[in-house]
Amino acid sequence: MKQSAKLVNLNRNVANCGICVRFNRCVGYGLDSRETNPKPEIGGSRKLYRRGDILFREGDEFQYLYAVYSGAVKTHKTTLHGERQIIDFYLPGDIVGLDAITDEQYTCEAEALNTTSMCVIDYKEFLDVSIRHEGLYKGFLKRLSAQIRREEDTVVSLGSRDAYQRIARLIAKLSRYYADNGYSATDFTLPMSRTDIANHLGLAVETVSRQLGQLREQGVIDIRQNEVSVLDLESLNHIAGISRAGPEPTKLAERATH
Amino acid sequence: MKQSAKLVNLNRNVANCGICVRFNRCVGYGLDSRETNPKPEIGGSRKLYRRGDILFREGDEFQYLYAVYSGAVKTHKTTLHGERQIIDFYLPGDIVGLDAITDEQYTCEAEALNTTSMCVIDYKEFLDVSIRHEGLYKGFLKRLSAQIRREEDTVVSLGSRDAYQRIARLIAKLSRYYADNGYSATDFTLPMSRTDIANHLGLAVETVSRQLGQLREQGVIDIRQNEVSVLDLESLNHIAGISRAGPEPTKLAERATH
DNA sequence: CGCCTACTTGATTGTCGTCAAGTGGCGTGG
DNA sequence: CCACGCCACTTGACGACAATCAAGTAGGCG
Repeated sequence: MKQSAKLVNLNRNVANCGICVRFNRCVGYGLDSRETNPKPEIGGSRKLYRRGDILFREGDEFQYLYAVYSGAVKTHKTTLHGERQIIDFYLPGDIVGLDAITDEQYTCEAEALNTTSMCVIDYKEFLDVSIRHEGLYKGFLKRLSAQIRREEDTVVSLGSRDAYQRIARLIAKLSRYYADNGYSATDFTLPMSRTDIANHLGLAVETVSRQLGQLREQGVIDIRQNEVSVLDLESLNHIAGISRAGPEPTKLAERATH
Repeated sequence: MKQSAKLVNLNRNVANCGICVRFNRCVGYGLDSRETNPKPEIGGSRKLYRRGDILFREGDEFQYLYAVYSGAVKTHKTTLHGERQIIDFYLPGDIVGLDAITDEQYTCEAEALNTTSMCVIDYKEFLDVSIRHEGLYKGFLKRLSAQIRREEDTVVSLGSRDAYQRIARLIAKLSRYYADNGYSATDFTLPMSRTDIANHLGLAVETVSRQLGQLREQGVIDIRQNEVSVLDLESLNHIAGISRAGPEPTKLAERATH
């Protein structure tokens, strides 16, 4: 587990969020281009993390928001029994650390899943700017609200006791994310390991493996290593319970009889 | 299931949040009294709901935030398979509807668990006021952040596969809430039914009943109907994994051998 | 008093976790 | 270039814990 202190020496440069192509999906969430005039001057520094690098730890004092520019991040909490629970996975456009605003303390540990480029934003500076930009303020509220919505969806996922459904839902969410961000909804790379998925969904690794196999056997997806191909998006969404379309209920029944 | 439209006729009066005793734990979350000068003029109307009354439904257009003044509320989502998942329970001081800000649409259904007094706050009006009150703005951001934190804790709860632990955690959280709000940490009323608990935690009602029985047998709590007495708060917190104190591991082992 | 709902308790089934062995990709080093 | 070892993942056998099915109890309310 590498120390984040070492990272200061990695390529560090100043980013101006106002001119960033991702602005409207990042700190300027929900704003259209008109609302961004005059351009807010949010200065973030860009940092590069490698697989396993820690952004911050539980108990660290809150200072920065971390916007994922490329790559992926996971956050997890540790119970006093020493068990870890992965809370969420963050992909480009997502902001890590919003949960630390409330008491100015990180209560998760954030770790890069692979080579990841992050925009590090000083929260106090951002706050000052946002006060002078009504649009930015409103957008930031929406971003926070969206994060609540995300966690709620996670709660729904974990609420269903069917492992098959949980896995399907995760894949479906990823597909949805990629589609929304201009990538292929059907072909993408799983940024996290089976172990991470298992932990996040409250399942054993073996179960994850088996259920992914099940999805493959059913012709819903193809998966080799971490490369996913969604062969039947409607079925996938149907199994996940997040779309009206899908196979006949009989298909689910067949699976059950096995 | 009663219609919320009927409720307009119930005692409706105007509340001035600025002078409300709960202000600093509600819309003025995280502010101390100095910061509330000049007092913000947030006009909420007070409404009374009865058990089973619906505040809003999935898909309704977002307009109001609902601050619980007394009583309790649950929110739930419905999957396309028709299964319901209870997302969260809201107690006095909590605000319902923060997740609807992002796209101005409610995606949960909110329902009163018992006789509940709510402050209904027009979001757009609140937004206007908050822009002119820096403290209010910052406090509101903290409130949103705190809600994210809450949902994260729920994710942790649902992540553990042990039913015993999930139940313990719920009770412990309630105890914590009551303690933080000036009530007894050891004697309180469960505002929700066993069925609701089961649904929220992803368990069967019977399991909830048995695990509560288990907690009783272990001498951790006493519970008759919905009246809870925490007999051993340290053990409870230990089982829940949210405190350092607790019984020796042997006590857990004993339970396991049974 | 009797019905209804919420909850409890018991017996059985089934899903998923655990234990165990095996496969395959990948980087290292000879 | 290949051998090796490591790690992530897969697959199989078995067992445990919670779901389900079923019956029974206890309040709450007409």
